[in-house]
Parts: sequence; C-alpha cells; structure tokens
Amino acid sequence: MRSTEYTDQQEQIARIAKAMGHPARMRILNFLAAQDSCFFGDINEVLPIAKATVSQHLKELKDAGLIQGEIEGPKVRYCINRENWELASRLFRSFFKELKEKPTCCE
Amino acid sequence: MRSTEYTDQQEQIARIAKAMGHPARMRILNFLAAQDSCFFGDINEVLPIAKATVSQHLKELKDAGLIQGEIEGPKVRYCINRENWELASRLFRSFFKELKEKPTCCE
DNA sequence: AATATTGTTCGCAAATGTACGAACAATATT
DNA sequence: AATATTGTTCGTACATTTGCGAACAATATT
Repeated sequence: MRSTEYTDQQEQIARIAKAMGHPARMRILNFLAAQDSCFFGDINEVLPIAKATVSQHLKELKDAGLIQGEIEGPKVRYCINRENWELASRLFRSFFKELKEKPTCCE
Repeated sequence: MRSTEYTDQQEQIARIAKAMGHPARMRILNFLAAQDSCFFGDINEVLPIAKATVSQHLKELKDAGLIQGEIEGPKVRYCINRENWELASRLFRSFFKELKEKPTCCE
C-alpha cells in the first residue's frame, strides 16, 4: 500500500515519545510529577547540565504539550499539563494494549 | 543535589520512548502488533521510505528490545518482543500513574 | 553454475539534537 | 538609579538521526 502519510495516532504518540526520549527530560517529568514547587531553579538544581540546556529541554517538553510554564515575578513556574498528560497516558495505554488481544505472534 | 547520573528507570524509559519517537517506527510497531506474518518485505511495503531506511528503523527497534527478528530462508521474520513489550507497558503505566496520586499541582 | 530474491551494510548528505558560555531581558532588591 | 536574581535566547561546536542509492551477502530458483 505504501501510503505517504502516517496516521494522526502514530504522529501524535511519536511526538510525545520523542519528548520523553531523553533521560534529562524524564527526570524533569518525574520531578514535576512529584513536586508542588517547580520553579525553573528547582528543576535546574536536580539536573547535571547547564541552565541553558535545561531551558531547551523544558521548551521541548512544553512544545510536546507535556508541561506548561508561567511567569511568576522574576521566576518561572513549571507544571505538568494535566490534560495532555491524561491524553498521553491514554495513548500509550491503548497502544500497548493492542498486542494483548492477540494470542501469539509469528508462529 | 545535582546528581551526575540518571536513574535506571529514567534511562530505561527514555531509551524505549526514543525508539518510539518516530512515526515510521510507530507504524512498524502497530503493524507488527496487528499482523501475524511479518517479513521484512511486508513491513517495507507499508512504509513510504526506502528499504535501507526501513532496515535501519528495524535495527533501532531491535536494539531497544521492542522487536526481534530471525532469519527464515532468504527472508527475515520480525516480531514484537512480548517480554519487553510487557515491561515497556508497565514502565509507561507506572510513569503516568505517578501524577494521579497527587490532587493538584502548582497552585 | 548462473540468476533472482531478500535484506543488510556502506558511504554519503542534510537535518536535527545536545551542550555550553555569553549576552540579554525582566523583575526585585538595595 | 544601581545592582542582584532569574531564565531565555544567541551563537557555536559536535554528535546523532534520517534518508537514499549502491554494493554486498545469503539463500532460492532455474
């Protein structure tokens, strides 16, 4: 068939997975999911990389929709984007579920 | 604290997520999860890219542990690696679950 | 034995990702 | 007003990823 396009599902989950595809970004997500206070400085403190790089990673997570940030005085507060977090959760869940319906494969 | 290392959990899920972070590889996984016959040629047929590139993507998925391949005559049969698929499923599920235990964040 | 089929590997080009320090902008503090 | 704090953006360097065609290796077929 060789269709030129990928499905929205495939694009969507790939986009989220890609954002999760770096240990620094996973640590950020873990941290945000566990903490209530989540200023940039707090995040920066738990990562072994320069703040410029942390800022970049945060941008990628924000672009993927997994987090959001808002300015608060001179600081910036970052949070998990709960709506998209739920969406992502459902996407991955149903993706992995696909196989469970099949008894065996390739035999 | 600024630890130099990331946790095994973070490394592990990042590795899997990275492998899932491309629509072509998601299509491959979807295809393999749905099909019983899964020769290279079948996979190649449903992707809009050259076979050399398909082969590369398959290698990445194999290195990440999500699929496996075995030679069968002149053909190569690819399958989901069910054990690691289950592992990945659990990893993602518990990762996304983290947030559910917290009532609200950042307010 | 010669040829066809099936995938992988090689070599290359272009794009993207990762990381850093320096410079910058915006708000707080003195 | 001058200075300090907080993050982002810029410019750069290097590594990795993605993609392709050509060449290759291995098995099948004629």
